[in-house]
Order: sequence, then C-alpha cells, then structure tokens
Amino acid sequence: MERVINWEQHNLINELAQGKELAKQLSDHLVSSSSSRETRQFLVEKILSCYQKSLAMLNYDAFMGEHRPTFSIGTSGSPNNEGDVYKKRKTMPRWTEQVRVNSDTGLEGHPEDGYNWRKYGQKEILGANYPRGYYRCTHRNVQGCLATKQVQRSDQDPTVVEVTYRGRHTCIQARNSAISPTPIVKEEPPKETTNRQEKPKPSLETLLSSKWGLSVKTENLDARQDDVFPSFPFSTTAVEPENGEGDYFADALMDDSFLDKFYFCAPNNAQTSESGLTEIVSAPTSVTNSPMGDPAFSLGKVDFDLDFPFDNPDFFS
DNA sequence: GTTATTTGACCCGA
DNA sequence: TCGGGTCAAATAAC
Repeated sequence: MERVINWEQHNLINELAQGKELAKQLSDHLVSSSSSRETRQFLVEKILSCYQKSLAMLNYDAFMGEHRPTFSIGTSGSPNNEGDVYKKRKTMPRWTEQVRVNSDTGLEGHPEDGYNWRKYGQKEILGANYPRGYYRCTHRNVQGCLATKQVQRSDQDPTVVEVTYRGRHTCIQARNSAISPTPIVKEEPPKETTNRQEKPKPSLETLLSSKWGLSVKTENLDARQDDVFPSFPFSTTAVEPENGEGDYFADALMDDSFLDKFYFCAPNNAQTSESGLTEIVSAPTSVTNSPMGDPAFSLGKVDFDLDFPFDNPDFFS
C-alpha cells in the first residue's frame, strides 16, 4: 500500500510542478509584448486547473482513506466480486466532464484521456439523441481496477461529449503512465497517436490534464462552498519559497470571488495531439460543482502525510 | 490466435 | 414496471 501512497504523492507533485511550470510560462508571457491576452488567460486557466486537480487529489485521498479498495495482482483477492457491482455503484465517487471533441479526428466522441479503456456496452438512453457508451479499465480483470466511464454525446452540442467517470484507477499501468518523471510542460507539436493501446506514454501535460480530469459537473453534490474549500492548510510559500510564485497563485486560488468566476479547463489530449489544436474543455463552473463537493470529499478529512516534503524545493524543480 | 467491439439479454434500483 | 448498467456470446479487427 505504500506504493499507492507514493503514487498519490507523485501525482500531486507532478500536478504542482506543472502549475509551477505554467506559472513560469505565464511570467514570460507577462513581460512579452507579443504575448496575446488569450494566451495569458489560457495559462491562467491551466494553472488554476492544476491547483484544482491537486486539491481534488487530496480530497480523493481523504475519501479513499475510508473506501480505498484493495487489489492484488493475479489473485482472487481482488475487489472485483461481480456481486458487489451494484453496491459499488452507489459508493464509488463519480464526476462528469464535458469534453469538446473534434469530429475531424474520427474519435467519435471517445476522448482520449491517458488511460486504456475497453468498451463493454452501449445503450440508448431515454430522451437522449445519442447512445451512451460504457467503458471500463482494460486492466480490470488482471488488476481489479474498477474505474469505469460513460461517454455520451451531448444533445445540445454534438461536438461535446459528457464523460462520467466512476471510481479511480488502481491499476499499476495506469498509475505508472500517469506519473511522468519529466515535468516539462510545453506546447508540443502534434504527435501521431493512432493506437491507444500501444501509443507511447502520454506527455505529462496530457496525463495530468486527464488523470484527475476536470470536474465541470458532478452529481449528488449539494455541499456548500464553505464545505468544499475550507481553509487550505498548505503554507503557500513552501511551494515556491525562492521567488514567491506560489504565493500569487495560491492567493488567487484562495480568493473565493475569483474561484466563483474562473472556468476549469481540461485539455483534450487526444484531440490536441492529432489536430494540433489545444482543445480546451471549457465549461463554466464554480468550485461548488467540483467533485470535492461530494459529501465524501471534504478537505477537512485530508490527513496530510507529515513526511511529505512540501518544504523541499527539490520536489518542485 | 489474440484482443477489442458489438449487441441482445439479464440484473438491479428507483 | 421501467430505465440504466453490466454481462457475455458473437463478431470484427489486428
């Protein structure tokens, strides 16, 4: 289980490192007269998304601290007891993303998100113009990974698909692939990725953008914002003590009025890489609609690892 | 031959 | 009873 904890730390570190890198990029853009306002706004949104996802990780850990499934590779001890499927439906965390897809990519509403999914069903949904596709993690049988997602094209805008995730990946490959040792974030040129089963590891940006996803809409959430964002226990200067970059964005993040206005963005990596365009999943939302609004997600439950080296700059460089 | 997808049937919860 | 979610056999793709 220790490995799990480390994975979470790595993900969190990567997310924060990405935020730092983006902040640096933004800093460069701020002093560049040729930089467009849209570019700067884009960077700000991505930075905020990073922090949002970091917070989501912490919240999810708090949740999983109580509900974390156990799995063992190749043993019958996996949690994948089919009889429990319906029980797990109610207990597994669930959140929805709205992802704009480029019809030219031919992905037909199945946005790539860095994981290997296997389709196991499709159903016509009452009142919906488009069928809903059901996907589960490719490693479900081997590693007992219970992550699933549902993909359904929006009735209002066929270029938008609603992706509902359930559960989180516990499979090793997914986790490993989600952890890139090279936290370099750049606007990379398009890459050809045609086979998602054998494609090279997604970039850090791709993975971080998708690993925790963007919660633009969640269900069963009625928590008040106060419950969603209690006081953030981090020392903001610990993240970036050298130049105070962390202060600016941490302060911005803590600004409720600002949070109420910003839009989460979730770069759609597959479309990004294939079309060369950075597709932004934009969906107006406030933090009250974040997955952290789930009653099971409360920062108040976050139990920080006291050994976690937040005060060690090496982890963020 | 292996793996992924399709699709009708089945199960469960509301 | 109905709709949503999952299963599993058949089929397709590689």
